[in-house]
Amino acid sequence: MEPIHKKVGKNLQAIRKSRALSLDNAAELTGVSKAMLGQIERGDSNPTISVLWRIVNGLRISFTALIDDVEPEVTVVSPEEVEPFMEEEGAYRAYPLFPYNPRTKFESYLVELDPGCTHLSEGHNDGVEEYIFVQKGALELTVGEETFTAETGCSMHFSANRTHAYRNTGAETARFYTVIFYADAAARG
Amino acid sequence: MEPIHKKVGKNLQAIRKSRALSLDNAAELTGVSKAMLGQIERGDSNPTISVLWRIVNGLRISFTALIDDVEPEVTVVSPEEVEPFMEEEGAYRAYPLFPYNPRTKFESYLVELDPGCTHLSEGHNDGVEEYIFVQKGALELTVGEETFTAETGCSMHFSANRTHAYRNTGAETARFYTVIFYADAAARG
DNA sequence: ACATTTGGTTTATTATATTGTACATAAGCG
DNA sequence: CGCTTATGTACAATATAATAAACCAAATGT
Repeated sequence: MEPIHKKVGKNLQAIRKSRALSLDNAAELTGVSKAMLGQIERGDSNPTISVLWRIVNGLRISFTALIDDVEPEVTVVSPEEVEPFMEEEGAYRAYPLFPYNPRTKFESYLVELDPGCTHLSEGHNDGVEEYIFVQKGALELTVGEETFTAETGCSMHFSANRTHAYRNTGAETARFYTVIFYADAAARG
Repeated sequence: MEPIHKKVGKNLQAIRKSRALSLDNAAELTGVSKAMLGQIERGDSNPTISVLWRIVNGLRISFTALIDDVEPEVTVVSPEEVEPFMEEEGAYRAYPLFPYNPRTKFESYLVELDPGCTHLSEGHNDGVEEYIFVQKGALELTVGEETFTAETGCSMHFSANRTHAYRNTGAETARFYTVIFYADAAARG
């Protein structure tokens, strides 16, 4: 397990070289001395948050680009592989499609809600956002004191830190995809 | 515009207090001295990446929890609001649902592909991942030299840094949601 | 009421982050 | 090939990060 400051150094050097920038160029772009950038890349020094901030802003990268690892692949999930979680006596069925991924920080489900069914969700922690893509049916979303409607083809996005409820207001089973984003591990609980 | 080390300090203090932790407790959890945590929270000192690492690991939070801002709301997007991008002479139609969000780092579309249509996508930059939720139809995905099939109800996830193509192998229009995650701004281009 | 603990801040010390400058080597050009 | 420029590293000086210990006020326990 590599110390974080060495990983940062490697990532920084990889990014700089992928852009064919010299240390001089990078120093100009970032306002961090050439000598310091060299030390960081060699893992010889442990930069402060302010220096890193100047680097990410100067190079226009994200902070995570400096601290993350990598990994690829194609994954296919077919319906038969997935067992739903059921609530509301089976009238609410959530099929997990992709589990939480620390890299992207979200997980996804296909949800089915029978006619007239309401599913209540206690507010998640702060930093949780939900995206809803209504595939079929008529849905009513209540967040706090407010109510929103969405039908086939509609999409919704909201911060999920308050109690919210989904309700099927139509005559047929409603079906929607939900992508849940967690800003951090604490948000996920 | 607040210096990053002061923002980090405020975020750290907010998180610590939300968990009813004293500086002593936090020092134990993180292995960073109580005095240093206090300095960081007051914005009196500029922590190095290694100290931040110990903090995020000790408190089990993400780096972004320390550097990000906040914001809420519910957004509903209905089909009439969305104009599709068209390619392949109209046989490929991409309806943008939610634009790229710097916070979650992804954007989402509803894509329609007419029967027999193939849509080629040049590889995105490294750090781009795609999630596909097939709403309807028979889809064939080719990534590099490999081919994968997915039909109604299937989902797919892959790293999108190589040339990839979608093809509708069925008799009806295929329809799928796609969530595109970008690890950083450079990945997005 | 008094003693002890808790929680955050201050102080003094040591280690190291950060810079400007010098240096050695490689690359580019005529 | 020789000369100039570019590039990354080393060095020395200065500022500051990070700690252990001490301090002080408030909270808690007996």
